[in-house]
Amino acid sequence: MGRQKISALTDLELDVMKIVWKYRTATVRQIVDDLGAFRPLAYTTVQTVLTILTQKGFVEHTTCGRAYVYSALVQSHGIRKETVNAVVDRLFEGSRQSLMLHLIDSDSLTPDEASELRQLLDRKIQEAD
Amino acid sequence: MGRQKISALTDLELDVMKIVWKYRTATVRQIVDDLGAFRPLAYTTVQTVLTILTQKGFVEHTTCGRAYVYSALVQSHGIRKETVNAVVDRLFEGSRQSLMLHLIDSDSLTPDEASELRQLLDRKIQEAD
DNA sequence: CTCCAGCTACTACTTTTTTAGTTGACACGA
DNA sequence: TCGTGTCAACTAAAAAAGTAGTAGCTGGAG
Repeated sequence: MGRQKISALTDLELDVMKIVWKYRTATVRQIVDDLGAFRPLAYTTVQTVLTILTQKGFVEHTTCGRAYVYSALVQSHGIRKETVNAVVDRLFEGSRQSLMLHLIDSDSLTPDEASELRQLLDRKIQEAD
Repeated sequence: MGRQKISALTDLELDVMKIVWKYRTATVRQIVDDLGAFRPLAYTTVQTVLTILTQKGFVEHTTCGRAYVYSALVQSHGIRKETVNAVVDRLFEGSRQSLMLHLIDSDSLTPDEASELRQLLDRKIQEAD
């Protein structure tokens, strides 16, 4: 097996996948429009990205009239998991704990958020019984 | 501001940076040797990467004899922070909480880890007083 | 003083990513 | 039936990432 990249999807690929996830199925036109001002791209550019995503096995398509209707073959949860695992492996010595600690230590975690998290955690621990 | 990539460093760049961080200062030779069997690369390949890392402002070098001695201009903590922020922004709708939840929900969290985590959170909450 | 081992600088080539134009099919309205 | 607009396919091309070769300089061993 080769190197593991931090992200399975490139930046643009992710933007496109997000829209496919959002609508569950989407045509090229729909995706171009939805990227809109946020990331204005030529129709053919999006088309190319979708072809690549198909080759990589992230999406598939059916036909509706002349247009292709794309749907995801991987869900966002799976990508999240893979990405977080890669970050943990490559930047936190494989320790999930270490990443947690990083998040807890970061200045931006408010006390409120901390106690909310504690509650979630408690619930999770109870569930484990 | 342009797109924000998931990682500021490419895969190979990160491998090299890790070694620079490990030794605090390192020559090309040292890095090539340390990559060793794990990632065997030509001397000149590592050299090229270091040149790029210099251009990007991640390392600098002084001279010792004929050889360059590289040292880091960014610390691993900074890269961790940037990377985690990018992951949170792009995959967890900007919610640190959401990533935490993902980590807590992941099957691989053992009860031990959970209670350890609880202690960490408690400490954080107490510190806030 | 000469020569070599080892180092940097420069060049180069491949693959991937990002971006878009051109072409040809074809459906639909006039 | 004929043109027009829309779509997929193919082609293109620049920029980044990954990998390595060659040339040329130089400090130190002999």
